Amino acid sequence: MAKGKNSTPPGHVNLRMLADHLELSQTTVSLVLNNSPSAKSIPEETRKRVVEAAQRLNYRPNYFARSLRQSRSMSVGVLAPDLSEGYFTRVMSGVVQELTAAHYFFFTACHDWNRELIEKYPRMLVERAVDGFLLLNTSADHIDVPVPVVAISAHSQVENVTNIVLDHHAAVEQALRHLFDLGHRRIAFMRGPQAIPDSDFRWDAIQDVSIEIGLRIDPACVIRIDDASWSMKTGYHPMAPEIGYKPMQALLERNRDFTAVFCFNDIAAIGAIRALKDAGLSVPGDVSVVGFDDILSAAYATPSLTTVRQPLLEMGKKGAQVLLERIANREEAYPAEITMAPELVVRESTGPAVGKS
Amino acid sequence: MAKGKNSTPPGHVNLRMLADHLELSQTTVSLVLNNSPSAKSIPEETRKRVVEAAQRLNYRPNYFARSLRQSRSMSVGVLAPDLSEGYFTRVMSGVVQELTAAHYFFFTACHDWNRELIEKYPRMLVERAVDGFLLLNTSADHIDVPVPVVAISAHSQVENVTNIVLDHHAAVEQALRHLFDLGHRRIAFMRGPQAIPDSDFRWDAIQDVSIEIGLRIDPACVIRIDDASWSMKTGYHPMAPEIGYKPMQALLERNRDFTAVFCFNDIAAIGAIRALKDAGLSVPGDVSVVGFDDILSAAYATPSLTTVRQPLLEMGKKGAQVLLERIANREEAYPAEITMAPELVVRESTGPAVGKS
DNA sequence: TGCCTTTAGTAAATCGTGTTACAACTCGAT
DNA sequence: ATCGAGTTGTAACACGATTTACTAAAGGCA
Repeated sequence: MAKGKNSTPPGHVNLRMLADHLELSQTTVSLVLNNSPSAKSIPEETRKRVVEAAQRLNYRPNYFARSLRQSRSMSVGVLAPDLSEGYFTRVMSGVVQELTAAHYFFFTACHDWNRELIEKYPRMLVERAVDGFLLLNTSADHIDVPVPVVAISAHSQVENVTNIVLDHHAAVEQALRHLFDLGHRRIAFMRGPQAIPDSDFRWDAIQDVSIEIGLRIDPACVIRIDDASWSMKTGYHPMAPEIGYKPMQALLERNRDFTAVFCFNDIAAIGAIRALKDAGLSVPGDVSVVGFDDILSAAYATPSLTTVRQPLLEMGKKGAQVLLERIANREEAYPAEITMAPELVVRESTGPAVGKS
Repeated sequence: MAKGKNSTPPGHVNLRMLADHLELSQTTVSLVLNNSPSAKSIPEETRKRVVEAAQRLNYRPNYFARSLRQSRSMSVGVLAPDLSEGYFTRVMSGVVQELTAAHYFFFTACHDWNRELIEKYPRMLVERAVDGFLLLNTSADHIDVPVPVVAISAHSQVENVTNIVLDHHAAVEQALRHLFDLGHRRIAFMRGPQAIPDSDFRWDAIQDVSIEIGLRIDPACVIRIDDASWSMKTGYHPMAPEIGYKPMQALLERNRDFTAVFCFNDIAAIGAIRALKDAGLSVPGDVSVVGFDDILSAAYATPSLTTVRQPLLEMGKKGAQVLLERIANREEAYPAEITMAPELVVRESTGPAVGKS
């Protein structure tokens, strides 16, 4: 009970104190606690003593010292455009589950589509020695880091990047065939903002599928969500249904000759429905509306939303799994792309096409 | 151009290399780069040489070495129940703005109301030497850490904690007076789940204000959102309007003698509206509905939602500001509570009370 | 006994930075 | 010539864990 020179300060006990206390060297203690292979010669007896003392004195290895030595941090960086509600939250729920199980923490950084930030944040996080990156809805094209990268919902064919993508062809096919079967021939499209990697990719799928099922796309029925309305810089917010309200309003002013509209996501669809109602049209009586994502509110909107479900939670889980795997064995081959399956959820916002010739 | 023993490996240049290159000691370089007070004797000439070389060789001090030495990390921990969409996202938008401006990053941890995790995560993050904690919707009662703590929307009177709270009395007063003025006398209440700190606090305010304005609360008209339906453990999700749908359904089964309902938040209100409609009641024709928070979808719901706006973004900003301030001057006095002002937003979901006696 | 292997450990270097204590050198004043 | 006071720096240690290289003793075997 004599207080030595290094009597435990209430807060913290380090390796040296623990070793002194045990009357062993730091080396031995460290080897035992880390289950190092070179510790095989240490007898069970001693081993037990060490582990018990560490437990009893509540020894916690210093995170920085350890990371400095091993140059790995047990944390990853997550880079997303924003903390938008529909997408980010769902994907991250999956990510969190996997990372937590593996004792990993994560830093979040939001670039808000600012090119400068997209390049700066990864650099800053590399300085903090994150072991890998998870990109959400963000192209890896301009990101150059010395650690594994997994991009969810992006499509850059770049060295070092694994993409987790939805099977857009299947997704679009399900949605359009559903509308087609209901008799819809004049379908409007609300494309996603340019900044989002999925936007063009999905549009390509729409064009392909239209040809396959014999549907003509009228350019006068195609509108696009503005990049600006998606960004927080302008005071807007990607979660505000306003992103869908305004484009629909604009479309209605110049053209009402359509019986259905396929929206880029559920939020936009909710805004579009509101615009249709404000213009005196009923959903699905006059116009059917299909969304994308199947966010949690989709089932509770009025009318409830027919939509293509993205398995966002699973995409997050898968992304995190692949990243952790790649971190664990840095040298091994890794997949360049992993495809996930969509699923059409039919609810109240779609119905038979009205017969206006 | 001769490659010395320590020729720059493409990745990284450290202090020793930089010093060698400059033919100065590490000490000198370090002192200059950190603007240390003891460097006042170093001539401008040398100083400039050092700074320029650091710039040119792209010298980045090693984060771990620096943190090990100074034992601070330039990062904070954020502890929240979940990544729920309405609340978390809005508050964090504000938090991110402030932290980023101060060159701080943050770890996020989700406890999902699990008591064990609520105590474990802070410990783990303290090991990672976070400089402070931000609690969202989480009581600080069982959290004991050696760094500053700021709790947003919590009310624990604990040493070391600053609470950022809404003025609930004012919030409730605005909402109830609005209903009262519309002629409502029989008002139902949907209380928040027990786990959330604000729930009881707001309920107290409701009782106080009711007495003040002469409103009688009928216990038969009071329902409560279930803790379980709020938690992700059960497969539910705090963002699903289901949290409000079910309680309202339950209430309607036993009692329809009310003309308005005041819901714990907007999500629940949207679910409640759906339940009312499914039961054949119109909103606001038969029943008026008031929400809380003013999330982004509130304006686009059908009918759009009358609600009490919480300045969530500002609460996040304020919380982060206070935390950073407290981190910067650890010894100084700090406020125990900071109150923010709510604002009633009147939209379509409330109207005059129907005259059923 | 002499040689080799196994057992049970230890001393010291390393990671990269920050900081304290001190050394050499110049210059002017006494 | 010598004392003191700046000026311009440096050597060496601290932070705390990991890891390499090494030692000292015990046991096995010819």
